[in-house]
Amino acid sequence: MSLPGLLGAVDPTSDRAVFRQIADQLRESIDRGRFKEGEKLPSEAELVEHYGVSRMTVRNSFSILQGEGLVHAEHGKGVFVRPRPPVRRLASDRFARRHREQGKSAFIVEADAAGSHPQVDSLEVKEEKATQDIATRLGSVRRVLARRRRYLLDGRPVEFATSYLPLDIARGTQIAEPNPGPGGIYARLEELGHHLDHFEEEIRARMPAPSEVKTLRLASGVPVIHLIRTAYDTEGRAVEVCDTVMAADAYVLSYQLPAT
Amino acid sequence: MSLPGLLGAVDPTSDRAVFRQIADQLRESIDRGRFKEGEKLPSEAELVEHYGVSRMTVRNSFSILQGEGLVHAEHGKGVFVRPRPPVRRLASDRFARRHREQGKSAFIVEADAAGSHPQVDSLEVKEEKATQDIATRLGSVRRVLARRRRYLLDGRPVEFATSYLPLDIARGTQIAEPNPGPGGIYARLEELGHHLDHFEEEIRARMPAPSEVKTLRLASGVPVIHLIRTAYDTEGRAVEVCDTVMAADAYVLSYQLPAT
DNA sequence: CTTGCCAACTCGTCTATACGAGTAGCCCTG
DNA sequence: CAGGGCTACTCGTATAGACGAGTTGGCAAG
Repeated sequence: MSLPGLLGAVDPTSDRAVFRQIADQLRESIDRGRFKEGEKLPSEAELVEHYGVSRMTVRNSFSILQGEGLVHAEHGKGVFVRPRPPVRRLASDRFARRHREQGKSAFIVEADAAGSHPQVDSLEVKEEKATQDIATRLGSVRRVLARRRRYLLDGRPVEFATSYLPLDIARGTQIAEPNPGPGGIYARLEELGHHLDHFEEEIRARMPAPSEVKTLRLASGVPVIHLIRTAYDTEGRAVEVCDTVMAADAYVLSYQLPAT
Repeated sequence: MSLPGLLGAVDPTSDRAVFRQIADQLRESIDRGRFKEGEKLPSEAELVEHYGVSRMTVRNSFSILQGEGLVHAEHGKGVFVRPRPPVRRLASDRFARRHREQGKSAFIVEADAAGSHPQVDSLEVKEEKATQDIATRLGSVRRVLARRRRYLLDGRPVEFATSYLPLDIARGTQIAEPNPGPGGIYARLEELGHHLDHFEEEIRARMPAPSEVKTLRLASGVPVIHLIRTAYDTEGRAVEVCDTVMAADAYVLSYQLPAT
């Protein structure tokens, strides 16, 4: 029962609260690799005994580490060091025309290449009223076609995206079908004469709302990356807005910029 | 003492834990604007009385909302709805040559334009051993010149950045001085014959480490954006790596991409 | 009127206890 | 040997109480 000499003692007279000291020691042990990814930390009861503190104090320490995204608790099993999931790299040229020739979507192609099992679900395509923000970005349209879908890698949801298109562009075209066909909606837009000129991407990071925790099955301590992409055609018109929420621990975004 | 009819009751027999139900009600009240930004929530004691639960239960609810970045507690004062701070937009062309002509740094110019009071502190310029990651990015250099600085807006730290440059480029030049002169180090690099060709930026989001919480004075529930920019010259050599950690609630990154 | 103290209110930390519920392994039963 | 159930262990939720420390405003003393 006595813990291997990994953890020291706490100083109750210290300025630093006891539960913070315990969290500090556990964090350091994790950082130094004394507890490895996926490994189980000592149980609450063990730490209670080791440090001579009450259970709430230990739980308080755990909740700090959870908030930092370092560990996660499993009911009935224990508290574990959170493994770093495989990361998906999004390159800034992922929508370049040359990637649009194939039949499969960028997500599927990339995932296959990385050896993961990709999946897309909760497809929903419907017409709806534009929110204020979407309306502004699309240039004052009232109603839009919304295409919603969720992406999964090896069964884990990693991204939830909604594309909004003006009805006068999308209605009655293949864009309004669940399957937009080879090359995705950007290929269809170009076929319809809306030649794409450039994209604008806005990136934010924040903690997820409860609904996002649910759809992305996020562990506590995992932020989301919120990306809003607007596609403009050669006439300067915004033809699509894509609102994407990604599990931050599953993504690295990568941009290549000219130094002009 | 009785609370204005904003909050309902909880169902102790429900599947959903009582402290979650309380958090839900408070969250909804905040979302609906019944508690406004900066406004004080009912005190722990008031909620204890209103819901007929123990204090730890109420504190548990608050800690959920804190983790979501919705509220923050001030010792001796109360729990407040966290105001959304003014946001700094970083455009992808912020390092274009045309922005480099003036004497002042991009940060100062932008902040002045936005009506904020900018500040730069904890300047440190020194030679040091490159970490494995930096060495790889710079093409296997051993030692580097590191330029560290922290940026503040209206007294609030928002960004902490470190630039790494190969010693054979930077040593003995103005780049190794605390003040790199008009146009910043990119201007100096070009004067030295290292004409910049393009930048590569990698973006991640995660919860901050304790040291980052300290230097950026982050409230709990605020993630950081971690941006690593590598600058390449026209010969394809990496001439600088800039590692930046930003308070996520203070930034929106914006990229303009060709549709090519 | 000003100063300084005190009281009341705030959240922060910690203890002790209790019960519930999920998990996993052992052992007994059939 | 297979199955089922018991038990011990895990974390989850909740109560009640205590003391500490930061903040604020009022009141009393100077």
